[in-house]
Amino acid sequence: MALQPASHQPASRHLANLLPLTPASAGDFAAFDKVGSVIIVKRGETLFYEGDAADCYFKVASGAVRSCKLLADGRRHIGAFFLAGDFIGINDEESHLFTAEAVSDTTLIRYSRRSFDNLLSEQPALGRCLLRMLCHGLTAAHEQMLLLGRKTAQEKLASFLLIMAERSGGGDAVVLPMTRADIGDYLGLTIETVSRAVSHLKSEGIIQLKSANEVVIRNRALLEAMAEGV
Amino acid sequence: MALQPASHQPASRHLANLLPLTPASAGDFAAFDKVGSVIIVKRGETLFYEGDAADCYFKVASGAVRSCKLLADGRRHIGAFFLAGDFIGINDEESHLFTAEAVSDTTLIRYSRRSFDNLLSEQPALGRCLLRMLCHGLTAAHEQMLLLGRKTAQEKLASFLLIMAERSGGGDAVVLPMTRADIGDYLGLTIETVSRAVSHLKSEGIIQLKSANEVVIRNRALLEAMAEGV
DNA sequence: CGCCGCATTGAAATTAGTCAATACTCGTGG
DNA sequence: CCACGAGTATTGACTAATTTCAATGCGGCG
Repeated sequence: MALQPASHQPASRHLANLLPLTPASAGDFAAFDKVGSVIIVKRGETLFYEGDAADCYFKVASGAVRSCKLLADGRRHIGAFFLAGDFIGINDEESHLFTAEAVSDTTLIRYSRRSFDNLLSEQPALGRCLLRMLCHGLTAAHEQMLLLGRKTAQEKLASFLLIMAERSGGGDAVVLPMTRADIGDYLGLTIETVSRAVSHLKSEGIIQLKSANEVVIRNRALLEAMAEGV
Repeated sequence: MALQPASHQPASRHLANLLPLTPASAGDFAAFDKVGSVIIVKRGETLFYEGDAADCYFKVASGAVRSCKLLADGRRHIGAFFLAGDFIGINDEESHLFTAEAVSDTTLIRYSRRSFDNLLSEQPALGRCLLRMLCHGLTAAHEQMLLLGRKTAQEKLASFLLIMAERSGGGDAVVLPMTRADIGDYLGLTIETVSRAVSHLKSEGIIQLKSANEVVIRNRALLEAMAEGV
């Protein structure tokens, strides 16, 4: 699907890990904003539940949202964190495939599925943009599977910090809006293991903690090497 | 994207786990067959490497293909097994995102990316079909992330057997064309752990082994319960 | 028959998880 | 302004699951 010349790929693999659906460029989906309405969800509140009728899609304006899936006995997995600009819930199914909850107070734009689909059929370019977004999501999902299946706790955390750094502008200062529990459920670890991995990176001087959820990357090269399993 | 009335969802979650891209119905992509050429790859041979220019897409006619990613020190992860009817390598990127190798002797249809794209722009319906396929792949990837991040070895194997049973017709007899090493790398386990999980299911009478890679499901209800973490 | 690749099984080592105690942060109310 | 409390994070000690290492078994093929 070389629908358009693909945007140049990120240099190192983990940087591709933008799990949620992000338009390639900011303006790509501007047309959608006209058919959406603004909603606000407070920290911890649920946007929709797994299995709910998927009659709306959402785009994050500010804040953060997590997608959750549960096993029968309550074990939780977070499939993605959605940050400003990310689309949530876009799929071909009748019902939502995960529960979406606000990580922090969040503002979203809600689109009715009907108007979304209408717009899509009117403007073929949007369909191609959507295809690109889905491809990107699939690529990121494969990267995340490698992480979950084969990386150690240290490597998982290193990868996570680099992903978050990349998604929040690419600088060395990273704000983590989610708790350690959220990070654990995203990486397939427990709270304690996440905390120990953070402490370890800190003691090695690879990162610095401004506070529990403000991290500064001090040695990016080493962090990247760790993330790749070197 | 309710592009078309979505096909009814599978009753239980793991059945949705058709990781590779499969057309919703057999005829959906028949148009593509006219622009493809047949190629044969022997067991163990490589179809393409991660990073290769993605100028071709493939569809499996018979046999099986695995997608692999490697970490720096050689740890391997298999992202998907592609069986008859599955499309391989479709993405928006310039280069392939994984290495594709034949699990067994395999016949494929190769499409040049150019003719694939041409066909796509000529027939909008194919684009919608492709969207559905990608959504399906994304759904399956999320399910696999839950498996990799939160399921035990037993639960992983139970899920895997049910996925394979579903993909090979839905009956209780399942042929596994891949080795234990492949299964391990797909589930984020070692060969030995896979083997022990198989032995355990066998000793419980939940499955029966005709040979090392021919399994018969004897107690599907229990296997499904295990897969869901009950 | 004997070799080779793959699978199984056992025992030891390691990683991450569990349980438990303590510390930090931030907001509220005295 | 400080004390208190709830929620979150850190740290330690112990446990359990999985991996690693090692040996044996099985099946097909020259």
